[in-house]
Amino acid sequence: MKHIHNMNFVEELRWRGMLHDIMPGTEELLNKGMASGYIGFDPTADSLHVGHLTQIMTLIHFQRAGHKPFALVGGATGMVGDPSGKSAERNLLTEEILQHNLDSVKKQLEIFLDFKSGAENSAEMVNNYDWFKGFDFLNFIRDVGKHITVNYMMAKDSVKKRLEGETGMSFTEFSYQLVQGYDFYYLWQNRNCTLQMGGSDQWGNIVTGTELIRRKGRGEAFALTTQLIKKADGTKFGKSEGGNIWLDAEKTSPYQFYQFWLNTTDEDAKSYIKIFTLFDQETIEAMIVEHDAAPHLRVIQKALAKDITLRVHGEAGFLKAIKSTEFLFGSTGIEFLGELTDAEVLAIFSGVPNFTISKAELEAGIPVTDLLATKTAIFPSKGEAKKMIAGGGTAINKEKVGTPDDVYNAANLINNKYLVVQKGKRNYFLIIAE
RNA sequence: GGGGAGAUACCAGAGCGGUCAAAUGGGACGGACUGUAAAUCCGUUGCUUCGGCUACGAAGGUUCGAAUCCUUCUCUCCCCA
Repeated sequence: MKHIHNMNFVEELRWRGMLHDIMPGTEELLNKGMASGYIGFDPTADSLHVGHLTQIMTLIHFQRAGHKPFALVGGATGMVGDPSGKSAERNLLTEEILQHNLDSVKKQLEIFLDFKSGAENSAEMVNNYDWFKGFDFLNFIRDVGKHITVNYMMAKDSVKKRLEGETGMSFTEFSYQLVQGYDFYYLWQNRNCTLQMGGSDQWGNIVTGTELIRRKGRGEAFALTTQLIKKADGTKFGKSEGGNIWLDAEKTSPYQFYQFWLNTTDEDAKSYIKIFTLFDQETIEAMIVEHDAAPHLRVIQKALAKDITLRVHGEAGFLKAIKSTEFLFGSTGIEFLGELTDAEVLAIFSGVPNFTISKAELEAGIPVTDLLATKTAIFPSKGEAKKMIAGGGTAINKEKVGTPDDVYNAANLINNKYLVVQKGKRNYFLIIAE
């Protein structure tokens, strides 16, 4: 089986602005031919979120460059808790939750990488619990702990910060880097895996691995980290009003997912299109020129949102997202809903949070604040609803709600069934009266 | 073990007997402008049946009245040993 060796992995990351740090010798290793590398994913939740996409894209590039990617799901490391970037001790997950998370994460990774083609460089999934479950404590500290000094471990940023901070750090978390380091050692020894990649916050952990390989295995292994994605204004990437943007359609609907990317600022979009899509350099440069000429068309945002939504949610998910977007933000008037069948309406609003209320109650008339805060959970409290209405931030059926005392009744229903609520400009809700 | 300082809304941080649902800044949310952008400006930021109600680490107490004073407890930080 030949590998598609038409591109240089490191160069690829470099021009895309993804590369953060790379150990000397790594490029030479990769240029010699097919190499194996891995990235670890922590099963802290039962879905990956957009923050994980950088790592996923890194593995995709790695595979496209003809190398063999391993995705390690941390069944064992997940039980310990990575202190990197954490200011306080992490809560440990129970084994059942962990197992559930692992299964979910595995399924999602299969969307992105080629695991089954049978090619020499097809991806593989490994779970470090497999090699840790039979490894008892005494043997671990004898065989692994012996090779790394505490001085070395304490010098790591992730450890140093916690030692200086107020909360302290348990022995469990302190051991984390050694556990992760052993993963690398194990994969190096058993799967000929010579490169570990990860976010820039993982550098310390990765290097503990290469160190362990050097000392215990008298071998050589390499490290490469990618930029932590931040927004241009310095705030955290991957959160929206509601919280994390998940890859799981149950947690973040394809519509919401698409909207997240579509709402990217110009500045961020230009860097994200390089990181989160596979368009080549020429295509992206052309897009940027086009965008700068007519920024209001948001060419980049649209391409970005489409590409990622397609990859994550497939054609069907993308079409749904587009349909909803066009209806909600396009020029179509709200009356258009009246021309649709129930099934069509539900399809358009499938990604929009919806609530059901009793039609009988509505016929008697319901004050807006009750409608939005009590009968539905669009607002957390009536006071909140009142304020928002007074501030002019609420609309029903695309008409601003005048005062908090307004009363809505069955006559306001569209199709004798629906109310379309907007909180702010961008947040839509559907109320169904039954 | 001894001595000192502190705990206030999402965070930081003022207030030190009534005028405190609590200054100010940040964050968050909303409005205007625009392009579902950025920047800027403006507004909101405990709940309410709009009478009130619950809130300033916890529990008691003093007082007509407490975030503010007293007692005990819990926790945090600093200094000395």
